[in-house]
Amino acid sequence: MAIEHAILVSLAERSASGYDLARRFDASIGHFWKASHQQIYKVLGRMEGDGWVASEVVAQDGRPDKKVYAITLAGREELALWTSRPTPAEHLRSEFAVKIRALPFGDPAAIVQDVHARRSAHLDRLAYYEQSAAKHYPRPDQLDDAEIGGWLVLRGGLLAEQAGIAWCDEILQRLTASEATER
Amino acid sequence: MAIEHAILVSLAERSASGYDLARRFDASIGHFWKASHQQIYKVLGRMEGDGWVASEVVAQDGRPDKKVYAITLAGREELALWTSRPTPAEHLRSEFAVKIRALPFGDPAAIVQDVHARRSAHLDRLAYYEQSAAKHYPRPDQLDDAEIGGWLVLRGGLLAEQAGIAWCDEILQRLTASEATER
DNA sequence: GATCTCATGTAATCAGTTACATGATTTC
DNA sequence: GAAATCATGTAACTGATTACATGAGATC
Repeated sequence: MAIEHAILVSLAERSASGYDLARRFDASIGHFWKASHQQIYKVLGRMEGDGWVASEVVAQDGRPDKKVYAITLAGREELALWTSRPTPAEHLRSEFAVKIRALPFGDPAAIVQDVHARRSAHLDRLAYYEQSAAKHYPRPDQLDDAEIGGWLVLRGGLLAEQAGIAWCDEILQRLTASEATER
Repeated sequence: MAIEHAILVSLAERSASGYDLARRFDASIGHFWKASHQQIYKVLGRMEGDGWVASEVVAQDGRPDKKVYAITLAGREELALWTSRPTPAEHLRSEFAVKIRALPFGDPAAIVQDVHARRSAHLDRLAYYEQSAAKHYPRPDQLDDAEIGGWLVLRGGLLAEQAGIAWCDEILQRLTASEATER
């Protein structure tokens, strides 16, 4: 895919302007697919040309006009078709992992700092996911069909952050242990 | 960064030809940073221009000549400098997550198949990491400085795969449970 | 008066993928 | 005879990032 299907999903959930989408890609859906507003506007134009979305200019008072995009029938068909195609294997690409591997050739103190920073970023996102879950899915054992996708993605994010924290802890344990021994 | 530092790390561990590097980026280091041979050759040329690596043509019998690249002093300095700079925040980009969120708008049966495929890919990589760990680090409690980076990265891969499997299991539990209820 | 939010874009550049290209040797 | 391995590249294209651009109204 690319960003197109992420936009289709977001618009299927609720119509939005490019600006609204940019904010969504900064928060919720953006936790697993980032996109800048420039990219979003460009792709929306292309998608409208393909007939996947349709726009309507909405006037507002005290604010600039906005172009609200809605998914079309053709867009829904494309989205359904896309879900029916197998997802190509995705491999992680982690600069952090490369840096950990570079430990014997680098600056251990700086790397330890980096691990701390990463750990706290994981903690922040974990807290965000937990709050999000509590707010949007107070009864996870009674989800309806429309909610299940969002809930499961949140769960995935949660598990990933927890694993990330566990990894940071292992790294710090190793690195600070060897430090203590050296002295 | 980009791929440059991954190549520097790999060459710091051991000098190699572009072809060798391409194979490494297909296996070990490639589990957290993928690169094609075309890309590697292109970047190696640029890096040689920058003085980070130096090449030497080695003749072989019964095989084509190869250009063996070694990291230079300037390359080691750049590598050390890079480790001392903070790693920019990296956000996951997961087509799979987008697809899970698309559940209410897509083909649940196809998505379930996809989850199964992903789960088995996770299992394969987990097995690979476990074998790798047993082979290269039989005594994880007695690692020397040169080994610590590789070991910790393996641990990260392991934890990530385990989390991935746990996520797939949760998804499958949800989706096959609701399927059973529907009938 | 300065900064933030709302709102939408264009242009240039860079990183990465896909397609194309070649050629010898070894294995099935 | 066909396919796989070893070995190195160029060219075209696509996807994504960064820089640049504008302008009104709201808040501090």
